[in-house]
Amino acid sequence: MKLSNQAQAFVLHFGEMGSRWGFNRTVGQMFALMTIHNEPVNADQLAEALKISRGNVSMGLKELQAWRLIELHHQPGDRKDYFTAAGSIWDLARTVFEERRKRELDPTLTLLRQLLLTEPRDEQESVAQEKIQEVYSLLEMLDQFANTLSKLDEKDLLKLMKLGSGLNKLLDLKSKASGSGAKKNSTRK
Amino acid sequence: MKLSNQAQAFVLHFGEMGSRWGFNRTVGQMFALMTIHNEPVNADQLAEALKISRGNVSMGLKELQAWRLIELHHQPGDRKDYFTAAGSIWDLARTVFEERRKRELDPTLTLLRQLLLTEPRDEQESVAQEKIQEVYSLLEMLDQFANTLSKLDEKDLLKLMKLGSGLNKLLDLKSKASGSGAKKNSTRK
DNA sequence: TACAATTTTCAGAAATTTCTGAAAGTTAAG
DNA sequence: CTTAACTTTCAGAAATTTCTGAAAATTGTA
Repeated sequence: MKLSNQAQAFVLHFGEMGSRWGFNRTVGQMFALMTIHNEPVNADQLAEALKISRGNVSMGLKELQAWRLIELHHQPGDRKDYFTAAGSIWDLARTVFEERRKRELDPTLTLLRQLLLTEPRDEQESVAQEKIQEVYSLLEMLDQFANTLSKLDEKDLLKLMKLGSGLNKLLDLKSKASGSGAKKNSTRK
Repeated sequence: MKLSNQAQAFVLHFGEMGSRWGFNRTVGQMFALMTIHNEPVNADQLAEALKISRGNVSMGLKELQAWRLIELHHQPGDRKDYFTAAGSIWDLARTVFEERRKRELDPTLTLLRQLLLTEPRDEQESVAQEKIQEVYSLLEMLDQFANTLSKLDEKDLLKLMKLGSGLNKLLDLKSKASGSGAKKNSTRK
């Protein structure tokens, strides 16, 4: 499989950015390739196009499956495994978002929850405990918010993201017409 | 400077998570330490508490300053540089959010914009071009949205994040009462 | 069952990132 | 200007991550 200059640039860039997005260079490249390529590709094609070893491809595919970013297909009369990006660009973005939330937030929330169980022994620890509580509250809220966003359908998500400065107005509106049973802000120190 | 067990656990965890958040282990630890510690700390204290070399501390401090996450202070009668986390937990979270947007989104937007300038030469390239356009539109919108969120003050941000399923209702409300001059969705393919 | 096609595994090699510590640089004070 | 206190730099060492390729495992077919 030969890549056009454009595809090449796209793939290489996603390789470079890969590490910032949570996977390594070759995994980023594989994912980028499958994203712009419509046809299902097999492991040999990936190895050839990206000039990496067959073993590396195998590991990369495993990782992308763990991220739920690619799907396995079979071509009739061919025993090879073929893969495509799992869904539309929107689907993929959503999946990356959810997986990153899981990997970047959940472990920290778990640890902080645990740290908050022990009583501070002295002044020093008490100050630290307070800070930990603040970090926890913020991350917990962020996590919930991310969860809320994940559940919005494409239409609503689009609407929300396009609001721009309209978001301010809408939030104002909300506080004025606040009869709709939403709880007031309670957990502020 | 001696760390309590709790502080120790917090610091070590942020070291581990560091790489997922965009900095390396020791930078993560240094940041965590300054976040739970109220008093300004100097480089020697950091090196001692984290058991890392003085040179490493110097590099880490430089990086944290590049992220705008720490602030330099001076103690009267002491020539050493002292540092504290730059602002409240909220301020810090906001800064991390903004810096990550800059590092994770901007370079990609720049590249994609450039790729979209060249005309596709054949069918294959045309398909790829379309995908690139889709990725671009989505990331561009995400970037704008992140920008909008960054500009909200703490009160509004809190309000928004606490909405939960109320967000749906608010968005519905919006489409019904849509006389307020918001533009309709236009840039969809 | 046997076999060929294909995928996975994993030990060690290669590449990359991080860290150290000594030397060089900077700065304030006398 | 000189010195001492402090910070930064950076070459090489250490640690970590990624990659290769040959061997092992799996799978479909006959």
